[in-house]
Amino acid sequence: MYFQINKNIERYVSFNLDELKIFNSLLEYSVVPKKTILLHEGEICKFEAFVIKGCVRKYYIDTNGLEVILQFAIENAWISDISFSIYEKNPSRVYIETLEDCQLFLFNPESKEELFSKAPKFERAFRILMQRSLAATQDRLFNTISKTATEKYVEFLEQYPALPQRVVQHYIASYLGISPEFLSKIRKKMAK
Amino acid sequence: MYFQINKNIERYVSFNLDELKIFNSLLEYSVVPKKTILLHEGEICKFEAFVIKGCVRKYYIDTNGLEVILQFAIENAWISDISFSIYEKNPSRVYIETLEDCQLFLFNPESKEELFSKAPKFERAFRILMQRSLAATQDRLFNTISKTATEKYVEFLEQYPALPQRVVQHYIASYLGISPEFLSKIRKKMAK
DNA sequence: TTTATTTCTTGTCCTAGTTCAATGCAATTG
DNA sequence: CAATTGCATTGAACTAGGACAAGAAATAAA
Repeated sequence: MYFQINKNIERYVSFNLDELKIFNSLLEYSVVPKKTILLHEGEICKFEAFVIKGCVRKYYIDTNGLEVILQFAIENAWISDISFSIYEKNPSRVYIETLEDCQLFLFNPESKEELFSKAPKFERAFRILMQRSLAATQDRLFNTISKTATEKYVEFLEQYPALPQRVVQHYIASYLGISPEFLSKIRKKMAK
Repeated sequence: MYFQINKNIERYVSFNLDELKIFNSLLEYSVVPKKTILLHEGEICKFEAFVIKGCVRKYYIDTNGLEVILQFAIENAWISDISFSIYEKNPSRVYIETLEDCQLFLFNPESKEELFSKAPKFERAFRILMQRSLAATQDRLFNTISKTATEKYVEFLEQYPALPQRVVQHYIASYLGISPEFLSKIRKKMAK
């Protein structure tokens, strides 16, 4: 049960069995049906979620009432609104919602503090996780500014080859920052 | 000399005098003339820079050879390509360049490790700094996707009211992800 | 299996923003 | 101070992508 998350956390820092045991004891296992909103706009995000099985999206609603998807998280990915919420205690501007029935590990700030005090090496692992998420966001900004809609879609397919079979198409358009109609037209053109 | 950086690092975590002394002893003070490239694409970024005085930009060159500015840093801001370079030892895709004569503190990864081992509380402060930079990047992504060019420019003016007097206008266009001509037209319309 | 609901596609028209000159202006440089 | 270079402005023509509407397909519900 803990195999996936331990493998994930050990990607950049190694831990011994005792350390992993502490880590695992602080995780909350949770089964969540699809279309459950884990975080509403205006709430304070009190968790970081690791996806064991399923698919989750993070999105905000823009000034025109349009949903914009910031992140998809599938198996072995972390998702949270850490940047705004956790340490600064600001209400979040985003929603986090399951798209499929999910098995998750939830990790809350108190547990995180406890982990860091009992096994400080985890500070480093979580700092690296955050750096990776910063890198991913910067990369996405890069693409959003510099690439055409078609290029963005092609890159998306490379990065998430399994997602088109798992989520509806207009969510992908929303992630890419283009209209669903235009994505449809891109696909038509690419099919040739 | 250390007043500004100490005030900055204490924004979210407080330190005693001994801790600050250790921190300050590990910083490298550096005076850099304008138009100096501190980091080239392809290099590994071996510093985090804190701006005491001056103005710095971080940018990449897109596939059409066009410069896109990711960040401006003025007094009391940090700038680095931490996300890609420092811990993962990947070559950077960005350039970091001074736009004015600058006074900087440079902080390198070895010093950072030393700091963390001598005064572990700094781990937390730097984790929060990184979260803030993640939040800022996410915010920028948000704006880039959801706002019109005019809205982006107005927000930019609110966030960096002093910058238009300090950097050439097409750099601002490059930051906003629009063409310099269009920014000029926006300004004309706004002047009315 | 029939109905209802959601999603995807396609076409037409429209607009925000780009590209490409051309011109004037400010700022360096010799 | 003249000359060169870089920068901002303006206009005209163009294009990527959006908005709207209507139909077709697929999914879910009953």
